[in-house]
Amino acid sequence: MTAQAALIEDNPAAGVAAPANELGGLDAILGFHIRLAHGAVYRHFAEAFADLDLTQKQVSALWLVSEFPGLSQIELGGRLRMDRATTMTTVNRLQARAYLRRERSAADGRKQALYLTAAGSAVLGEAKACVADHESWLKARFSAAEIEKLVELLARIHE
Amino acid sequence: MTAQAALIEDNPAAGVAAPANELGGLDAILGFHIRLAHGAVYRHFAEAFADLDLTQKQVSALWLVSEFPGLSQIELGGRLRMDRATTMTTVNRLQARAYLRRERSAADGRKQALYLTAAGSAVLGEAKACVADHESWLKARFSAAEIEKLVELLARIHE
DNA sequence: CAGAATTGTATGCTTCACTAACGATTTCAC
DNA sequence: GTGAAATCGTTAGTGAAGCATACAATTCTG
Repeated sequence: MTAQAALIEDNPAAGVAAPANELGGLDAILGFHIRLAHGAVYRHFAEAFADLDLTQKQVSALWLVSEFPGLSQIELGGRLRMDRATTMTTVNRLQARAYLRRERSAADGRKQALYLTAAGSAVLGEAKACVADHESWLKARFSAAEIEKLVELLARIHE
Repeated sequence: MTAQAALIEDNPAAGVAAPANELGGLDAILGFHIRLAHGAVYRHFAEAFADLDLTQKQVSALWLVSEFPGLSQIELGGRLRMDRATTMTTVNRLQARAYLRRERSAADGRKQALYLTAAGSAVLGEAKACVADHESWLKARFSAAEIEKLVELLARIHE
């Protein structure tokens, strides 16, 4: 074993001059930063919603159905970028907890129109307060202009 | 059912003036945009790596071990923001495919020093070419200055 | 040296995302 | 109109991720 290898093994970040940081060349990969940022946000969200026991996806679904009552599953999935199968399991879970109800669409018999229940409305109200806290935590590190810019850049990716 | 409700059911995006876009108030949530952007990147990555059958996490792990040979699992997990259990399963998978090998650290008997195998080096070489393509797809929508800014902003979230 | 901390390991649970198939319904083409 | 194609919901199965918990081995601390 070389002296450098021993150094690396003891403290991998030390003794290596070329990669300036502990991530090496990975630090230059934009996709990697998106991945890490998402993970950090995901974890904080999960923590913030431990009491309500809701995931990002579930809150998004409730929120969207609240703003667009009668939304079909396929529409919901499309806007949240989920396929039909994933949308199903999300709606199933929310329906099982009586936050959401399905209703066969009168206009199109293939579709299920989605509506919030009273319990769903109530929990969404609490959830929005938690989202506001979560967003405050997230946005605390940025100026208003930076937030606007960040949202605009991110939107270019997922649009 | 009101006339507006019928309209909504037929075409949920139409007939609703208040929310300017199809996401309603969700569009103002930064965390939501991070989530969608990550999803889009994740999907494109999976598609780009279908042949190599590698995930983001696996490529990141190979990459990091390549730059820091002898890295311990705990160090690998720490830099990739994974807990020990998750790191285990990732390393297990890569070891099962003979891309990675474990070696008990001489300096610290608790640690497993990680090294790439020849096969691991070879596949990482191919992977890096795919990553370059994937990054090109991702970065095509931004200027160089925007990319730099975006990375900096994202780093503030996960640091 | 004894107890505390660290690291790896094993097990189990949950969520997420996707594919493939099938039935019901609607829409399109002729 | 009628038959074919497309759309939507549903179910089942697969795999990756992430987390908590518990336990063993090793190292560190006092």
